[in-house]
Amino acid sequence: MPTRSSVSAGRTSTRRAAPTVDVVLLTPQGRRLSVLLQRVEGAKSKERWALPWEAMRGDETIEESAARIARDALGSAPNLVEQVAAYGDGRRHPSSSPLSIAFLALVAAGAPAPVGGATAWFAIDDVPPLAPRQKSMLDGALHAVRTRLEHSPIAFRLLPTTFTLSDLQEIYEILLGRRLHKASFRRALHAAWLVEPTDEWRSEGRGRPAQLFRYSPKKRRSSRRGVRFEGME
Amino acid sequence: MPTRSSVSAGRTSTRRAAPTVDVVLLTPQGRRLSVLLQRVEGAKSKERWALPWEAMRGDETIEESAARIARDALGSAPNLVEQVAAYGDGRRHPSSSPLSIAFLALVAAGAPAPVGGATAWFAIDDVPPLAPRQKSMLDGALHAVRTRLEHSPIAFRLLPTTFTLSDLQEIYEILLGRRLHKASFRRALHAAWLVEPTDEWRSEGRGRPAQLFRYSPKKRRSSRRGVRFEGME
DNA sequence: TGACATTAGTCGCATTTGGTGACTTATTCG
DNA sequence: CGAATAAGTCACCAAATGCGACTAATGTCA
Repeated sequence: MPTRSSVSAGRTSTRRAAPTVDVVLLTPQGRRLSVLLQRVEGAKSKERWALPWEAMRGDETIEESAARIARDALGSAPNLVEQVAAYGDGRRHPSSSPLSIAFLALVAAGAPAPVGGATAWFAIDDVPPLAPRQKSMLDGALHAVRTRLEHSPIAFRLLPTTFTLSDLQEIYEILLGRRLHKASFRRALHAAWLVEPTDEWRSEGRGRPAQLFRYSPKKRRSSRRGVRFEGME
Repeated sequence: MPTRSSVSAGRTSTRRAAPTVDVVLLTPQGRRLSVLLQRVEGAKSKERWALPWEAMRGDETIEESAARIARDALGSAPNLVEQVAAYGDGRRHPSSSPLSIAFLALVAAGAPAPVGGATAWFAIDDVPPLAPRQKSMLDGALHAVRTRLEHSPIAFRLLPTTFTLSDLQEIYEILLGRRLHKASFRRALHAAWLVEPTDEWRSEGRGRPAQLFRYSPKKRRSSRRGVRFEGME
């Protein structure tokens, strides 16, 4: 059997397009999530919109590329950038590259309006047709947000350093795409020791003023659970 | 601002090594998980072992590449192959490529002994030093197994079509790396309607014979839960 | 044969977690 | 003042979970 080095030395000279880095930029708009798309000019294809993407470069890590692509498309830096996955099935992509790495970027509400007519926000359940590979990336990014929300404090990245619990709950509702019960949300939140009250209160006009909190995760509660079998088909 | 096509048309002629596809092959051995490594010959570097990998090809999807690389390293097809993530930070890799896609492959217990001296199984908490990027991939693959176990029936892929509930629990314990309580495990399993009893029983020598079950997921129980805040730092 | 070891499988209870409606509190508006 | 509005809390019930102890069926060995 060949040794490792002979098996994998393959630096074949196949000239192929470099992988692309594609970014799914998401922001809360109204009470829904929206995704940033760019208009594709030129080609006669039916798809007129695409996720921001760019061919991979040699002088950056892919995370740096993703952050830069997001910043360029948006005009300012997003609040969070995380990898979703690599997409290298045969599906079609605006590029000729066989491989794309999808990133997820979250932007706080009230993001600056997209620059010019080449860029626009689309509500998540009303996106125009995309190249199949980019459609997969969008679906994957949404799925990633919703599952990571449970184990990672990404929701807090969409809020200022101090915020009300209603603000926080609203972010969760938008990211999850469903309503949550107020009392249950707060009970779980306090049990997790993730937030700490400040001595400030915010009055939004009508209604009782809300106390401001800050993200301040305490201690570690490694809960050593049993197994769960959820939604397996 | 430049339009989409002018922004991303970049098909720069930078000649760079193709991305690699790396496979983390895992199998239950004894009561632990082991990972398959290949001996690296030649170079004077201190790392003598590596995950199986190969440069990406133009004639396959990355999933196909991963399955083939796993099959070549193992001598037979693994029971499951799934993507973990792309690794494109600057860390060192046996190749000169800046980008690697990591895959996870699971192999049923009793896998054929690795072929020759170039390949060996290592208990996962006793792996030799690896290139930093491959070490990250191994960690990522283990984390992926443990989190996907909850939402995906990957454990069943490591068992024959009929199996005892003790067999199944043992697989879960090995993959999770911790013991589970028998009664709780069975209660949760039955509540999820994932298995169906057959009319066969297996006697392992001593002890009461065990009923054989088959994987047969029924219905869907979309449980509409609230939020959970788990293990956020 | 009968005590014992071994493994499978179940039960019941205490505790925790989670869903939910209704309640109290504090504020603005008219 | 009273209605409207939003924040924050409570109490109750249901479901899920942890866990020890029990029963059941088999082989082993004196």
